[in-house]
Amino acid sequence: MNVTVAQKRLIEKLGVFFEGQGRTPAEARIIGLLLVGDQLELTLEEIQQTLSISKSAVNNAINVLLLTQQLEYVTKPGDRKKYYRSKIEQWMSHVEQHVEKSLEGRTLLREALEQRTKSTKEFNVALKDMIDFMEFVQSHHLDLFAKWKKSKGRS
Amino acid sequence: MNVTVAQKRLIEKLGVFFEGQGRTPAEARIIGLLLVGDQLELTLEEIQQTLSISKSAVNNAINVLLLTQQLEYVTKPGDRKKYYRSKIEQWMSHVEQHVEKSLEGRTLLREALEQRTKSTKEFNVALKDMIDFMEFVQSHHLDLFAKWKKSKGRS
DNA sequence: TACTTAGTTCTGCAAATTCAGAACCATGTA
DNA sequence: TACATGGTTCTGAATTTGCAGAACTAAGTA
Repeated sequence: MNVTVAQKRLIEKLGVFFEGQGRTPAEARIIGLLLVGDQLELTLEEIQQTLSISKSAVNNAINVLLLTQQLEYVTKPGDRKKYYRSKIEQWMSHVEQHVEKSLEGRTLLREALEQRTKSTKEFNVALKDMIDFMEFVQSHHLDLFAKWKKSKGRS
Repeated sequence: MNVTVAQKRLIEKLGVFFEGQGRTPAEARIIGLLLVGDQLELTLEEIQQTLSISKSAVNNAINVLLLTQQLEYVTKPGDRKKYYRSKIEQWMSHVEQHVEKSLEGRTLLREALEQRTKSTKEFNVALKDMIDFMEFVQSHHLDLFAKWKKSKGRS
């Protein structure tokens, strides 16, 4: 498997970004490689050699990414190797999930609001506002998602 | 500064959540304390004693949270102490930022798409779809934010 | 049977993170 | 001046994370 210098650079940039999203360096670079590389399907060994990561690290990362539905693999008849590829069609729902996750603390905040002393009125109102806002955004997200699917279906 | 057992429990739960959002344990618990506790304004010493965290850890955490606009402090005449409080009014824009951040990879993905071999048509279309979706969500976010501010202004 | 190959699991290390404790600074007070 | 207080900075220790390397398993092959 060959990647150009430019591709390597971009893989690293994507790597840093995905690390920021909570993935390990190895996971992040594997995602990057499968997004950038010319070949869509790569074996464990190819990934290992292209990225210079140990076999075990690649294996662990791959299995995490399989569990989280970011990768899938295909097989070929009479070939024991697995060919891993980015499950890119699923990424839309991933974006959704990720956005939703950034709003999931809502429930805890509501708990906090309920448990709070009632004597700090101004603060409690501000807190409630924040919770309402998160709810508002979340509810409109469902709409957005639906709208998108519709507009995609039409085009 | 006194907190009930129930409050302590909730602070820990919020702590775990905020850790998941990328904050350190100390930062996370300070945020929690200032959201849950009956007193809105606490000194470094009070925070330190209530949470059983060292002075230096509290100090570092506070300063990070001040920089990131999640805390502010007020002072009182003839009193050198700083009274820290949750800057809760700013949290709405924080939520916004957080959601936006989860979509900021869009630019990198576009770069990837442009740099990709053109021969993997299906994949490239799927990638473009994803980027378009992220753009779609992002653009509607501005609307959402505006709408919210308007509806809040009216009520 | 022994050998090969693809993938998995285990062990331990190296780096990074986070914090405690102590030393320290800055400002006010006796 | 010495002392007290609020806050800061530094150093090292304890955890945690992430991974390399080696041992291992499973399944096919000579």
